[in-house]
Amino acid sequence: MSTKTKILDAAEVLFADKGFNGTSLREITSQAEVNLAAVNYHFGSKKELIKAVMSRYMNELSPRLESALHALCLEEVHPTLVEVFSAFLDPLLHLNSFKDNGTSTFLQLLGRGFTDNQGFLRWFLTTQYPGVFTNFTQAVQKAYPELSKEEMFWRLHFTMGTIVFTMSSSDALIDIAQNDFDRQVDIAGVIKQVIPYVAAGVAAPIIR
Amino acid sequence: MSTKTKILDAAEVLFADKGFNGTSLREITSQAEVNLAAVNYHFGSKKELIKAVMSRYMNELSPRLESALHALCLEEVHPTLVEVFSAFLDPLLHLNSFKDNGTSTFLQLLGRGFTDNQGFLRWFLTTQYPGVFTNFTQAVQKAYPELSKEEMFWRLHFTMGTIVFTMSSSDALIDIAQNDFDRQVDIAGVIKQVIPYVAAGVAAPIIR
DNA sequence: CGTTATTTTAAACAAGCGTTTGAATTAGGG
DNA sequence: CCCTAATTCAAACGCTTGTTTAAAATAACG
Repeated sequence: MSTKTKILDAAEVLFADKGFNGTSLREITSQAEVNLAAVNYHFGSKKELIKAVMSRYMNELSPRLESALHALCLEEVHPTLVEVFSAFLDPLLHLNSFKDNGTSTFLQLLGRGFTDNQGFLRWFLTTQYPGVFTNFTQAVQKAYPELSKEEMFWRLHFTMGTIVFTMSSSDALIDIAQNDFDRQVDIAGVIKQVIPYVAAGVAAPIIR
Repeated sequence: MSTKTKILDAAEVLFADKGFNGTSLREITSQAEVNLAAVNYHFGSKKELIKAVMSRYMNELSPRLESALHALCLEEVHPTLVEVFSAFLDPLLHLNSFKDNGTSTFLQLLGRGFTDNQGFLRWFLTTQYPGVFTNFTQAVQKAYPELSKEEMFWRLHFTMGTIVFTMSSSDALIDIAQNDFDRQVDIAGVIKQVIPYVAAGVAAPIIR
């Protein structure tokens, strides 16, 4: 395995677990069993490494996500919100065949990215992968046309918060759930729990 | 004003803005115009300072919140979920008379606390202020008795994610909203937008 | 006032950080 | 094989971090 890949593999796990600020290059390189200087040699800087970690996932996810949302809009004039959010399920779970625990890791990284580093990753994602956002808002627009642009803006951010926050601490939450309720839970189960929640949230009656 | 208060006032703003890990003691003490060593002298360590910042807010909030939820359960046998979440509004907004931008600052701190520091603040809050959680889950239980404990567990965490994530980046979101929609928005407006969302989310039909 | 306790101060500490350097090693193409 | 380019490596760089020290200044009190 190439040095670059070894670094990316080690970095994504540590980033997901302890955040970008909370993970040092020395932790990453010793976990990856490569020299400390390798990060700056292959990626230039820690910030570029963070982008590379996210890009590897986004390049895998975004085409599948865009085509899933696109297909839904073609085959149904009025998709339900549950259908819209369910369109995320397969592309997200595909990350598990792309990498072990890929879905969970990616969603945790996403959560970190929106809170660490005063949100530079939010900028990176919205500018580098705008297609995901536009396809998504279009699908929601078709599912719930009465929603104004402003209300949709807020509800989509609420939804992102729900997903991202839950997933960034999903390991701890799954542990608690397994102990308290004596039930086997995995990341797919959490996603299936969250879909009706966010669908109902976005579909909430408008109070004016 | 006492040195302790000057430190707390400076720390909470910086913590809310840049996170706990992202704020150094030197930033805090120079903002507060006190000596660097004052933090360790008055609080013992940075971690204890973080706890003190949170406690100052929690001690102001939690009795009002608990009594508001308690009162709601007394006066109504079957409160609606909107009523339950609306019970948070007054106690939260009261923080604005406690301190300038108190509501926004506190909610941002809460958001930071659940993602920074591998969630030690989650432990601190749940162990030091358990009454808030039990009162809240009891109120939700009365509003939606069909919900199993496990489903409630997840939906409450989804809700916390929605609130906490939104508020931790509320400044950025409010800026975007003001530019894109040419509307005056403040923290109370965001809270009023989020209440129907989370109420509908928690009330979502159960899929089994 | 004088003495004791409390608080403030400047300076230094050890440790960790991201990054850079230049030499050593490995790989590739003529 | 040889020369060149690419990669790895140990070491150090300069800087920031939280914390500690011991002296100086201030406050409290009999």
